[in-house]
Amino acid sequence: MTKTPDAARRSDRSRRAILDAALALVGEVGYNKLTIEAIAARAGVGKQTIYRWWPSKAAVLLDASLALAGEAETEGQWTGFPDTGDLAADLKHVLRATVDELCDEKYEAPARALTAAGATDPELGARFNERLLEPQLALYEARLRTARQAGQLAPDTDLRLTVEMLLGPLTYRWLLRTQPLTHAFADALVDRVLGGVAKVTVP
Amino acid sequence: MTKTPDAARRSDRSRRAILDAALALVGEVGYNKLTIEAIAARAGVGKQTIYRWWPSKAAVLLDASLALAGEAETEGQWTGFPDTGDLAADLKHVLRATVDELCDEKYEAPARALTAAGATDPELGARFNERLLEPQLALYEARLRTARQAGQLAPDTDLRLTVEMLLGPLTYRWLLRTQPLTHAFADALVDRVLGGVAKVTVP
Amino acid sequence: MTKTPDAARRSDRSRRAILDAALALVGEVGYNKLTIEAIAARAGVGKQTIYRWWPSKAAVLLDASLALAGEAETEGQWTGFPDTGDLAADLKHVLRATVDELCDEKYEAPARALTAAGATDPELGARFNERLLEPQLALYEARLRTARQAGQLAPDTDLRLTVEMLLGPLTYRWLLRTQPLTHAFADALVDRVLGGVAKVTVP
Amino acid sequence: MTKTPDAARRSDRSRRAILDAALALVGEVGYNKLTIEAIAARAGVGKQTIYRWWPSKAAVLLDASLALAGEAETEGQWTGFPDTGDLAADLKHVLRATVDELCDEKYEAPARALTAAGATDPELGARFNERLLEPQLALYEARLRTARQAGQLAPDTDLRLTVEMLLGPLTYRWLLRTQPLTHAFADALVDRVLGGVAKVTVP
DNA sequence: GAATAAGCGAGACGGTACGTCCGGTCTTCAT
DNA sequence: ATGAAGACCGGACGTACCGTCTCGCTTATTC
Repeated sequence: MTKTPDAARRSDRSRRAILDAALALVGEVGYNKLTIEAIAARAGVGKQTIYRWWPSKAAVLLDASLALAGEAETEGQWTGFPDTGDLAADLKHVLRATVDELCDEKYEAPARALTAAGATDPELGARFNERLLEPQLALYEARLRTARQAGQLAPDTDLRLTVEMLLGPLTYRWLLRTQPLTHAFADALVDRVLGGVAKVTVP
Repeated sequence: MTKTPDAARRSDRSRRAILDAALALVGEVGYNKLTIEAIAARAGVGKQTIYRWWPSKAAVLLDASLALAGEAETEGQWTGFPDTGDLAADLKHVLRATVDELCDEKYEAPARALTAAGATDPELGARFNERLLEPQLALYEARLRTARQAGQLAPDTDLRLTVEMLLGPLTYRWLLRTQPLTHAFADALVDRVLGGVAKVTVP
Repeated sequence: MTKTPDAARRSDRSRRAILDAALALVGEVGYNKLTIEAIAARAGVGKQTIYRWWPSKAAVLLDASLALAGEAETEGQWTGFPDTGDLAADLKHVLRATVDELCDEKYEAPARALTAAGATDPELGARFNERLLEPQLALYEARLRTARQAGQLAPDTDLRLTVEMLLGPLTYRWLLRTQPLTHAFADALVDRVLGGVAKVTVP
Repeated sequence: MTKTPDAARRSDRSRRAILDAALALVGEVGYNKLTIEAIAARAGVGKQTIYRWWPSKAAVLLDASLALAGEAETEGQWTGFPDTGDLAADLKHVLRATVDELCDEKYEAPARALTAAGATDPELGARFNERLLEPQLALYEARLRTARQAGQLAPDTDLRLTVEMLLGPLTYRWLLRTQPLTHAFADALVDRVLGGVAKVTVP
């Protein structure tokens, strides 16, 4: 039987302090040099208080990122995917915003850290997908579904594939730093995804 | 002045043993539990011999992967990008091969490890790009250039963008494990990249 | 400000295990081949637990010797310097016992190690003197003072010099191994110290 | 079969450089932090050149001290034990000189180092005695023998014991630093050794 | 006089131990 | 009776040296 601490008695003050410290430290020293001890010290918390509630530093960071995402939403930065009827414009709008976010130093370090950690640790990756990634993908998919219903996309369009054609190249550039990540890139990407690159349409 | 060891007197036997041990161990225990000490022990080598020639375990793994890639080439698995004249077929062929490689357990662990480490460590990432990624991308770009010259692509096609539209989604699925990575996915991806997803062509 | 660990929370079990292991190992492998790692391993203790409480292996050995001396006393081997009224006999008794102790393999290795280390490291030497040597010398001095008060020694006798005339040659033979260390030597030494060696008394 | 290098081909320049470097370094960093590598570097010599001719750093230091003692002699500091007919005066003269030498920082570090190392390592100790200590003791013994023949000492005087009664306390103070080492101490020691400390002569 | 072999400076190598840092567990004390 | 504080065992870190082992390069005989 695993000890399951009583969540009701949990100190919210400590919880917040830990998440804040984790975010701050991952930005300062990077994921690899991020240590539980440093988080505990910065948060003014005993190590055990971290180990009691999280299994690893990655898990702490995941929760911290969720909290960060929650805050961003609460601040009303965007309450859903835009739908002006113009699919290309809407996608460009969102992809530009994503570019901005990925380049915002506040988000960059934890996002890179989590993505990298998830790539290596399947279990963490699964939770990362479930909690952070999929909700985002679902928004794209919903918008595309509307477009498909509106006849802007072929009826047999693979929505999932389309979403990944948009986010894949973006993530690729961001993660691997092969080229600078710009609004122009986001625009061109949307255009080529919707229109294709071939001169003669492939069936 | 930094101590620069004399590369002429380097033991090639040790170098190989270290790279082999690193590849074997990263497959067995994963990147996070991979230790320099274990590599040294497995290779029958003093730790200092590793530290003398590489700055980090990531760097060892990069060299190991380069050696692995070198071997693969020498074994004549493919001496260049196919060019049958049928662009879609050629791309599908290569992307299917890439899918197979990414799923081959021999390559998977070090590839994930390097990609993740490079995402977090900019300097390592730069070398990873330069030595492993860019040469691969260049092959795609060359094939696409041929196609563009043959009139199969618009004259103003952004070749780089196109390459990333092919490899981005593939890498995305592989790294984040959002969906299974299959030949069918590779085929559909090539079709949609070339043809676009929109019903009506965007200008 | 140096980190001062909380002595109140110190594990006495670990402390004892470390001292025991140090004594055992110094006897087995000698001082030069004695390592902190081996002590930690033998004691079933983390290395940090040694480094937390002692600055060097010599300091560990000093504490171990103090503990050993404490045990010897507790076992009632001698609760003070004998005083039968016969100074020469008393000194011979104690010096013979000292000879026996210096030749007892249980004490020899740590005693040699500490003496040698103290000779080289002034700070350690000072603590060695203060904690182990001086208390012993004080006993001799007290007995000699009694003798002086009883008129067996000249009123202006330098007690300290006398003590060192007794222990100096003994220690010299023991440490430098110039000659075998025997009871006969101890007896002759006492006689010559008390009586002098010259045929005609020097004023 | 052990490799016996050809002594005829030995480089005297290297030999001297090594001994000088050893003496200099033992004074600077102490015996424990003295390393073969540092000696080699300081002497501008390959490590193998040291290992070829000496089995350990202690052996190097022993040779270095012998060379130092040889130089001192050559410089004519004393070509034998004085014999003015006044035994006490002669002994005081030599013991005072010994005190001065033991306090001379040029000799102190290597002398302490060798004595301490010899105390711990019996084989080294034996060679230390044979090559450095015994020749010195023999000089004392010779002078005392002359005195005994002259009737200044009892015919049955144990010369060896007497020598050790002189050098033992001196060495004791020097090595253990129990008290300052002064000319006055040397004088008092000679007086008490010759005359004894007891008020009434012990037979 | 050339050939050959030794000592030599240099330093890479397989190792061992160093002293430090941190992971994860367990205990103590204060609130 | 929770949580901060931190001691504990363990294990990897990156460094310093150990003693051995090639390397070329002087020297210095020996044929």
